[in-house]
Amino acid sequence: MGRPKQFDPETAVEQAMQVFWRKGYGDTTPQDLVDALGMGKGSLYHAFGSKHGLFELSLRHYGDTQAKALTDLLTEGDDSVKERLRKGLELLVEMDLADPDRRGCMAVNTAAELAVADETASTLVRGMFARTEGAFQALIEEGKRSGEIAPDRDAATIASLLLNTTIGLRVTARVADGPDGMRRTIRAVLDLL
Amino acid sequence: MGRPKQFDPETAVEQAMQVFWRKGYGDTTPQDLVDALGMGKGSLYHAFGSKHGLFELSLRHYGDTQAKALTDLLTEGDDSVKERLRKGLELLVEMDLADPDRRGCMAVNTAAELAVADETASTLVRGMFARTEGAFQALIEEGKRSGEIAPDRDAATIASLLLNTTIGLRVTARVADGPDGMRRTIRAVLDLL
DNA sequence: TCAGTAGTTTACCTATGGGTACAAAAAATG
DNA sequence: CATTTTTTGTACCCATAGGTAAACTACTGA
Repeated sequence: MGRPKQFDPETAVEQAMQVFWRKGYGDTTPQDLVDALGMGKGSLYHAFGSKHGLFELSLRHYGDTQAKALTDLLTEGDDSVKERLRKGLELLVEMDLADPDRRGCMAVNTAAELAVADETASTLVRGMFARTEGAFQALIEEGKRSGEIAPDRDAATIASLLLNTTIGLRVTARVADGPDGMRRTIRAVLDLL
Repeated sequence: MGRPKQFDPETAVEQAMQVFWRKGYGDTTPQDLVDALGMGKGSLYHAFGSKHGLFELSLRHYGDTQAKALTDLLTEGDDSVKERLRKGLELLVEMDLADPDRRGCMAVNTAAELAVADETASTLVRGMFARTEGAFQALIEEGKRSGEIAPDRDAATIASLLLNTTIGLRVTARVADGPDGMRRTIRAVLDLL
């Protein structure tokens, strides 16, 4: 009933996510969103309520797509655990550095930009971090089962190290002037497993 | 000659730094600065030229004070190298979590907020990261000399791991709901040395 | 003491941020 | 069709961002 929307809500959120990812929350203006989504401002506010509401949807969407991409990357393929880990981290770094906008990770950027000032955003970010950490932990456990990783290592501890490493790499990707430092970081952490 | 300033420029920059650190660049308004520095807006712009100019001074000041504090922490005391490292990282986490504003690290936050969009800021951040990495490297080398760390380990590689770990911790400190995860991260990285 | 110099105050300015209000338009229902 | 429901476009709104202009004030050296 009623007039049907002229835009696809999922597409719109995806487009909004791209803008927020590139510019951050504070630096994104209603005009930026209007331009990116190709709809009138009235329409936009009617559909999404507020800039913050749309940001929240965008951040959720980011978690559902990008964060998932990492966990998929770690899970699929028949390489060994360490090899998947190495490939996953290196691909991440390559992608981050190849991006001309150097957007890094939207969850990390959101943590740095909003944090305490935006409890909703923080909660979403914590959730994404936890999910990634869980994926790392599962991977380490798989490595222990396959005998690739010593059985006395604590998977949760290693997972927190890997999550932290990833976060660090994605911040670094925003300002690094080359891949060398980050490659060394990856090597360092993998050597220690 | 001319009328003497009614404010101490260093104090003013310190106060501006506090504001930028807490709120980030984009979310800091001229009014915030006027309130914090206790001077008129005209005066402020006369003295510092622009918001961005004052930010640059603030970021430099941050590097000269806070970043230095970390390297001092790692250098002083007669604990063993690993012990200084452990104490240093744990103190960092404690301080970050004890801060009600959860400001984390201004350099890290700046990387996440501005990055490519602000070449000046990025350069300053890179410099601070490099300085911290250098301090870690010196520490590792000291550990190798004292026999505490195996001589076949590459100090630069370990230093990049430690820098990256620190960056990750300081992002996490912005959103973490407790110290547990971060403590595990520290344990994980130290166990591996 | 008075010219020159630098800092301060107050007033002002334009553009934009982040919306809201309202009417017109386009469907679904009966 | 007429009605109802939803979407859309246009117009409008106020506060603030980020700064500038001009007058005023306090010092210095000659």
